[in-house]
This record gives sequence, C-alpha cells and structure tokens, in this order.
Amino acid sequence: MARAPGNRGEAASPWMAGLNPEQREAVEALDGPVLVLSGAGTGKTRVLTARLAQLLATGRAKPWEILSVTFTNKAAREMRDRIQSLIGPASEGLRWLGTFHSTSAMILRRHAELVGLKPSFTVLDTDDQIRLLKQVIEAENIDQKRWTPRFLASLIDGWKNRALTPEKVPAEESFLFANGKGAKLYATYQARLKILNCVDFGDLLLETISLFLKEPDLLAEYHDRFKYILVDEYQDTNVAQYLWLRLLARKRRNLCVVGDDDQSIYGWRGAEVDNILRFEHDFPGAKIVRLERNYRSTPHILAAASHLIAANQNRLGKTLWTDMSEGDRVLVRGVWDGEAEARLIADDIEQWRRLGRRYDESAVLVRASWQMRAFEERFLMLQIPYKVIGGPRFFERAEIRDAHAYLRLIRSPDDDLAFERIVNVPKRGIGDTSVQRIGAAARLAGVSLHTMSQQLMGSDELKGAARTGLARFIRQLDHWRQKALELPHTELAELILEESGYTDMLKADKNPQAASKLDNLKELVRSMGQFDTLAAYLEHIELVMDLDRAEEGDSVQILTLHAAKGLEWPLVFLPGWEEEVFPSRRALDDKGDKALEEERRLAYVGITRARESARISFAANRQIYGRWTSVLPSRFVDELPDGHVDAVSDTGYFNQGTGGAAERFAAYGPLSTQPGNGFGTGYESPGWKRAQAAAALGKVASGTVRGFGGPVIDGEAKLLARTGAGDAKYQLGQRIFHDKFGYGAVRHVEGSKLTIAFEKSGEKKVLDSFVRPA
DNA sequence: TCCGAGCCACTTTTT
DNA sequence: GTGGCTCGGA
Repeated sequence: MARAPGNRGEAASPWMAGLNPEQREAVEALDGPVLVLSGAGTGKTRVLTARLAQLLATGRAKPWEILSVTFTNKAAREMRDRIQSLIGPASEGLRWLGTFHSTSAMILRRHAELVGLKPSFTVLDTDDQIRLLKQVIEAENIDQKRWTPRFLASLIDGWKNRALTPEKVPAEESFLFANGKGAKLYATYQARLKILNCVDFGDLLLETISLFLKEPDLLAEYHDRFKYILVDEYQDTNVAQYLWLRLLARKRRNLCVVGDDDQSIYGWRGAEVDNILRFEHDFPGAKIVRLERNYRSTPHILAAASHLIAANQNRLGKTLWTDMSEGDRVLVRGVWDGEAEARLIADDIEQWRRLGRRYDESAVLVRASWQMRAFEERFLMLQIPYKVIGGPRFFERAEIRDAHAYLRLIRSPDDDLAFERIVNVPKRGIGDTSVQRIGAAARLAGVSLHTMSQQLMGSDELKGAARTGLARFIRQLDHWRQKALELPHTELAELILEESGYTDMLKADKNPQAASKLDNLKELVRSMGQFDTLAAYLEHIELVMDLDRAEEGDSVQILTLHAAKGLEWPLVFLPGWEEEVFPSRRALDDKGDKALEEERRLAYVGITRARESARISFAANRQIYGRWTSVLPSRFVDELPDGHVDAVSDTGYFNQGTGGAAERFAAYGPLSTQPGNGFGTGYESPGWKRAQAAAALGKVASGTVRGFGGPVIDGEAKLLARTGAGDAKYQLGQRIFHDKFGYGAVRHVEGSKLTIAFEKSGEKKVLDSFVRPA
C-alpha cells in the first residue's frame, strides 16, 4: 500500500481523486500546525481520512505513530470505517484512533501505578458517580434535599472539564455547594475513588495530564511515539482536552485540528469555542484552510442556515456556497399541538414513500428526548418503521447495570459500588439497615464490603433473614467465581442470571416492561459473545457505552439535534421550534447570550443536516409536565430569511380556539377570517408577516398542505381505510397486551379499531394488529 | 424488611 | 406524566 516517498503520482491515489483545491490543500499540508475550518457539509471527514492516507503513503508515519482523536465513539468508528475502505488492511495498525477518553484510558492502564491506581481500575459512569457522591454528602451530614448529589456531580464535572483539581477550585466556586464545602467534598470524592480503584470520565483526562506533568520522561516517550496528531471536532474540546493536546503536540507541533465554530454545541459540557478561535495564537505559524464549498444541501437550505447563524456575534465567519440547483425552500409550518405535529410529519413521510423514496432517507431531529415520544406513538400507530438513535441507552438500563454489577463483582470482589447495587437485587432480605451496618464495619476495618460480609458470617452482628440471605449470597459469589475459571463468559453470565434468581424475579414481575427487560438481558449475553473474555467486554462497555447495533433495515430515524451532528438525510424534520422548547428554557435562564448563541448553532446544525428538504414546525399548544401550555413560535423562526422559506399555518384552529393559546396568538392581531387558507391579516410578528406574504404570492399551494392539522378523526378515518374492517378478533372485556402500552382490557370494538383501557396508560384507541391476547 | 400511597422535582444535550 | 423518594403500616 505505502507509496514510496517522493512519488508524486497523487492523481493515482484514490483518496486524492475529486478533492477540490482547498480540500487538497488541507490534505497536503502535512507538517506543522494546521487548522481546517470546515463548514457543514464541506467534506470534513473526507479530508481527515485522505490526510491519514497521505501521511501513510508518503511514509511520514507508520499507522501506530498517528494519534487521531475524535469526540464521540460514533465519529471514531466512522473514521475507522472510512479509512479502511480507502486504504484497506493497512488501516488496522491505527491503534491510536479513538476518543479523548478511550485514548486516555489506554495510556492510563499502562501506567496506572504512577498515579496511584491499579491497571484494572474501573471507569465509573454517571450513575455510579452520583451514588458515590451521595455517600460522600451523607457522611458530611449535609441535607441532600437542599444539596443534591446531582448538583455536586455537575460542579465536579465542570471543574474537571476546566482541569481544576480540588485544591485549585476557586473559593467562591466552592461556595456554590453547601456553604463552601464544595472543594472539600470534591477532595473526599477523589480520595474515595482512589480507594475503590475507580476513575470517572473527567479523571481519564485529568489523570493523564497529571501523569505527563509528573513524568517528563514518559511524556517524551509519547512525543516520540506520536509523530502526527489529528483532531476532529476541535470546536468541542474543553480546557482539559486542550491541555492534553498541547502537552502531546508540544515537541513536534504536527497537529492538525478540524472543526467548525458554528457547530460548537457542547458548551454545557465545558467545550470552549475559544479553543478554535485562538488556535492561531496558540500555535504561531499555523496554516489555516477554509472549506466553504458545500456538497450537501440545496441553495435555499444553505441560505436559510447561513442567515440564521449570522445572528451570532462570536464566530470566525465563513461563507458557504454550493453550485447545486435551486430545490425546495425551507418549509415552516405552525400546528395546533404536538399531536398534530406528529400527524403532519407522519403524513409527510407516507407521502415521501408514495413518491418512491425510502424511510431511512428521512429523520426527525428534536431538541430534547422527551419530544420523541409523540412521534414514536404516531409512527407505531401508522406502522411506519422508525429507529430511535441515542435515547435511553442500552447500558444505562437498570437491568443491564444490575447484570454488569454481578459481573464486575466476579472480576473484582472489592468493587463496593457493584456490591451495594445488587446485594439485595433480587430480594434476599438484606435491607438498608443491614447494608449500612456492613458498610460502617467495613469502613472501620478499612476493608471492602465483600470482605466484611465474609467476616460478619463468623459473628452474630446480623440476624435472621439478613444473615441467611447474606451467607447464601457470599457462597454464590464464590461459586460463580469458581465457575468463571471453567465456563466461557457468556455461559457464566447466563448461569449467574439464573442462579441469582434475577430472571425469575423478572418472570414473576407483572409490569409490562419486565418482558423487554428479559429480552435486553438476552441481548446483553449475545453481545458479550463479541468479546473474547469477560475483562475485555467490561473494558469495552465502560468506555464506549455503546455497541454496534444490528442494522434494522429501512426506517425513519428519530434523534436529538446533538446526536445528529455529522449526519445527513435528504428529508429532515425539525419539530418543536417554540420559545422555551427550542431555544430551551434552561439555556435561556442560564447564561443569557452565550447559551442562546449555542442554541442558535444547534438550529444551524439542524437545518444543515438536510440535503433536499428541511421542514421546521411549531405548535401553539404543548403538554409540558403533563400540563397543557400555550407556547409561542421560536425566535429562530423569525430569524429565517425571506425568500428562502415557505411559511404555512393552519389558522383555522385559532378561530375555534377558546383557550389560552388562541388568546396568545390573538395578541399578534385579529384572528384569521379565512379559515382554510391559513393566513390572517393582522399578524405583527415577522414570521407571520412572511407567512402572509408567501400566501399572497401563492408561493404555497394551499391545497398541498392544508388540512394537515385537521381534527383527529381524519387520521383515524384513514387508519380504518388502511387496515380494513375485518372480523372482530377481540371480545369486549378481553385482556390484551400492547408492546408500547402494556396490559389492558377491551372496552369497545369497531372493526379493527379497539378502545382499550390500559392498566398503566389509561384509555386509548389502537388497531387490533398491534395487540395480542394476554 | 417490604410495599404501597402520596409527595416532589423534573427534562436539555454526552464521554 | 413520570420516576424517585419518604413515610407509615403489615
């Protein structure tokens, strides 16, 4: 594969083919610091992979001498895939391609003793972190209601993002928690982590930095090792990551960072846009390449996004352009409520399908995950296949975490957090009091909970059910540890789940979710099979927190805007553009303009995901915390440019409305007198004026979009037609099961349409094809 | 020790 | 609407 150095036949290199002049420049500037400012859709990943290939082809570095860091596992995986298809097996040597966190973990495992850890340290996730903090707070006798572990966790995270160790926390920030105890609790927490041989996510970076600072010789070794460094999504790096990079790049300065300040959306995680804004200053003589030619979206989409983002003050500024032909304008639509919005989007998708397009060419991008549910319900009802990306993650589910706790306890008996988690799951008669008692004794003796439990068996400290239960549990642990030596780890996991009574517990559980929990556990065992050993499996999941999930064919994607970064679809839906939803209320409350600009960047990311059509929508009413609230269109709607947007609203609703929402809209002026065409005559907001203007010009064929917010019965009528009214398969009163809503009883039958009284979620209308007899 | 009723705060976004 | 937590009774 490797081309001899000096061979100039780049045209023959597959990775150089078709690059535009700027991209080529970014690929060929191999030495010294380089900043590639890469706008949305300008071929960033392409440049990065070509650059990697070029480094290898020119013989400047061997695969293992290149450090490539990305921000997310997904990005790392994609880069690996892309480079592999570009240069083939030579890519396998790219050992140092990963996220900041996984790379740090690799380095730390090699030198753990130097920072007071054992190489087998555990990486805690947020849940464990909070449980540990809870103990720390409890031990200080601080009121947990007033000062929540969650809040302390977020403070500590923030400090770690800024590379602040406990002693460096500014006094006034320490006062943000429990009257000045913040830094002290942070220090206690760090000490506990060391005792438990654990690190949290932030520590992975911080410990690596302190390792390098403490051991200059070691740092020098890594300087020799990493001849070239590539960083993706540089705009998302925080202070700790910046320091980490600066240490590693200090000697050779062969650092290439790629990013887009307009797509910096992780400020809440400590990302510093400043890192990218001052790259030139930090690395004098840096070469800067701007990629501005967009290959993804139509001019209207690009113009809408560019105009919106121009409202931000704090940016480097760039001008995206494309030579694509016109295409559709960005569509902005107002609807009555969240349900109507889901209906509208589902209808659009069905129409898209009728045009011969695929489901997976479309995506629904939401601000927050709670917004996903309306779409799931609608899609389920219409049998539109969909896939939620992100969402409640597999490894964060309680049953999976429980299973992992068992496995962790097999790996390291002294993992107290794991012990505590499952000592009474399933119930063994070991209640809080007993666990507290064991904990107190363990702390006094300076041993782990497991060790103390063994010792207590020889004493009369515990009585009755607690004693027998604990004795049995300890015996079982020993037994499983024995089995671990003989059985493959997947069989071990199955054995533990059986013998511990965990699966029996779920089988006996009447809750409708219990069945899916069992499925999840099966999935867990299956996925363990991808790894050779238990240790390898645990290592992987702690860091990656995700598995390659089986691709499930053609389906609509539902995901958050954050998760959408770096992806693209021909048809993109952007629902929920309402004040306090998007921009989110939190962002507005928190930090004023800075946060608002980040929300705007998020909107920019959203629009630029679309290749052919971007469809924004907002509702007049929304259920928030289970209460109906009337809401206003997002300010971002008003920031979209005339001429690139088609605005439509079904104002028929506002005529009939008698509730708060109608009044709120009425504040814009008199209500529409022309129900159906959708446009009133006296609205003041620019967005509405634009909508009006568009309608007047006949830009919007009202027939094509009218009625999308029609009364509920429309949707139902269609449903009936679609499934036909077959023989009634269900009897009144019959008990049934529904995948989403659980168990219920049939209340009413009308053809294939059933009214079911669900035990958990009340009365709903569903189609018989979605339920089965219970 | 366990379990249900009632109260509460809560929803960003991810390694 | 939800899920987590506390409290009181079995």
